[in-house]
Amino acid sequence: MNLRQLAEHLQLSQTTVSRALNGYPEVSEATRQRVIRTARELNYSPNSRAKGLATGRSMAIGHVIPVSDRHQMVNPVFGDFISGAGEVYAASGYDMVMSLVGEGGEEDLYRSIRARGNVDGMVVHGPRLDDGRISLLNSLGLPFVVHGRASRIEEPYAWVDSNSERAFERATTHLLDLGHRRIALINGHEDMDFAHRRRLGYETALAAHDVQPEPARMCGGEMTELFGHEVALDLLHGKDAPTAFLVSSLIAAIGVRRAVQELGLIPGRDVSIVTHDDDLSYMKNGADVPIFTATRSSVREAGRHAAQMLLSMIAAPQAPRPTRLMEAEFILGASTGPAPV
Amino acid sequence: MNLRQLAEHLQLSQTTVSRALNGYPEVSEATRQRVIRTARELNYSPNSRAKGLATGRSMAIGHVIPVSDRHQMVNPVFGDFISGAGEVYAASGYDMVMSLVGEGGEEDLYRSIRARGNVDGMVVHGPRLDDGRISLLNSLGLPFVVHGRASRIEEPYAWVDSNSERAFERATTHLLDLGHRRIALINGHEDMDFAHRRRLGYETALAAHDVQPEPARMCGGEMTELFGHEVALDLLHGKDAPTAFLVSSLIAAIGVRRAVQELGLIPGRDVSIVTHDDDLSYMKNGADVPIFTATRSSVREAGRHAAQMLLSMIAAPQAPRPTRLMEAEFILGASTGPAPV
DNA sequence: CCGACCTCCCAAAGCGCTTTGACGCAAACA
DNA sequence: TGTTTGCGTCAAAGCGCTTTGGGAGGTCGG
Repeated sequence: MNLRQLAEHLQLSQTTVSRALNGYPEVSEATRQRVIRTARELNYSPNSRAKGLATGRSMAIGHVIPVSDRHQMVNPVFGDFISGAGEVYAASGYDMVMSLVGEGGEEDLYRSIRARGNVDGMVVHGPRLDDGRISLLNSLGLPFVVHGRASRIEEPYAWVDSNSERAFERATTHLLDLGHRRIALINGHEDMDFAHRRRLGYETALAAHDVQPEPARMCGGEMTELFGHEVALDLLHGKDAPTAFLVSSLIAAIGVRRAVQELGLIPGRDVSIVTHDDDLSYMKNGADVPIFTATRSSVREAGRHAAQMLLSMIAAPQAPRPTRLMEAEFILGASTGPAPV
Repeated sequence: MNLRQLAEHLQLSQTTVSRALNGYPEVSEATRQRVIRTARELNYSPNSRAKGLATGRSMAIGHVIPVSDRHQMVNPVFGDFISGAGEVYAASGYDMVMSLVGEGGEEDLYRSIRARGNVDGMVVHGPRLDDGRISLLNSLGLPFVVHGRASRIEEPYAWVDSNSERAFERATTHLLDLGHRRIALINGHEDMDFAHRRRLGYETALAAHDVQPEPARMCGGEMTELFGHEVALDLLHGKDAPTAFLVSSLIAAIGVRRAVQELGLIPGRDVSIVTHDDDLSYMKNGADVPIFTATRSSVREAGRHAAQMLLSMIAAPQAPRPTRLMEAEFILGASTGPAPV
């Protein structure tokens, strides 16, 4: 069933049918209703390729997901992010198109997406400190929103981020106030911008308490349960073992907890753990009583914001690039306590 | 840069350029090379909407993701599944388009996707026991592959699934062999087909050992950490507390472990835990020594298979519907031991 | 030397939609 | 009665590509 057939069926021209369905004023209300009703009955939806070709818009948003070659892994926050974004897209009639790309292939992929014209805008995931994608995308002239920021990029771009620096400064201060001095930082890869910012927040808080940051107690890696476990075990076995851990993801924090428990220690008493919590739907940080003391910022919410910003940029391309900084909540849970004496 | 401009630039007709780029034999090798080189230099990629309109194919695969209204959650295995599938799509030049849909809206969404024609095939996620989507999609005549199966559906359809029944039968048998008789089953929602099959496997093994299945020890729900924790705590507090847990997801199993430990019990000694393990990239079941005794089946692998099957169906629409049953490995880990006496 | 046959290329139609410019017709006005 | 106005509708062009049905020019065999 296409427009021509529908028009024939209705004894109208294609123009009129098209106008009726798209809400143009040149068609009488009676005709419009008749058209809409018949279209629904015959289960007509305009072919989106043809529509896109005619309008020059594709009604789709692209998400490029970097897949690390090392671990072949998709960031676990990703599902929640797109669930937030997808909600907004669905409400506005946009599709979401996803491309995976290994390290290195990104530049070509962006160019090709741009040239093929199959999206009206993009969301950039996992920005690094000095991320070349931003100026590339700016030069391509395709609207985009970055989930996160790239610290060393000066040119304007739209982003949604949570205030990592502030969150980790507060979390560290909390541990310092509890008397902890040997605080380990288990962070994402240091070239990821969020990890960099979190470390800055951590160091700021240490400096404010005249505590010297100790490189041996700071590490970065893929935020898996295994990584948290392995690193925590190493540190706890070493000399001057930390009395507290600051962890960048709930999943890694679970690994840390496992390590702590394996050594017969009790989290919140012998060793304190604070984690960042992305508020993932399948991995909530407890119900009424939080499991971990945490800095919480919903990644689903970030997805919603990113999508809304992108759609508004598409609607008004000349407007200045929107940005949005989300503050994380600080949640007191059962995994922290005074430093053991 | 479009085809016409490229052709003008090359002093050739659009036809020749198109043929050169698409590998048709009617064009000399010299011309072809010249065209390809120039196209690359000028960064030309054919507009995919126009190409799709002309060829009648969209070079995209649709994934419809059901979002439960209750928990607003996207299944955590999803990221790994699409990472496997996306790999295959990328290698074949397909895009992946994703739509979220709340409960109830599915039928309309499928019809609309079909009518708009913006995908060449679909992957169906999260099949239920008697899933109406299958006959709907069959009637729509759009190639599709189901990730999982629908037990009560007789008509033919393509699917990829892991052998849940067999896996859970083996897992239960293992626990029975260790002397456990009060084995709790913490499963997905009972209307999900995989949960149903897993229960059957569990019951089969119990029956073979003349153990009466106890409804109070079987429950279904969203496979979150919290759910595992809550249910396990309840059961352990009740009378005739189970000595072993069989859990449908590693994430829920982590909740079970937390509950066990909260009560001062030791997993693998006081209480045994076996879990199904989807081999998620960010949540591996230990490195050399598995954390949990588990039935393991890679969901990323399933994604790869599903994508390959779908592409082959698109290439040869008349061929019979392929199916693929993956056997789960049984992994012996540290979370199981003889039943306490 | 001529017709047959390749080789290499082209013009134009068509995919299904939107959108421009125009036109028929009734009502309103002079 | 003739002219204007505005409403409702239409025919046709165009979006960027593929593909059909040739056609010019060179090569080859007889």
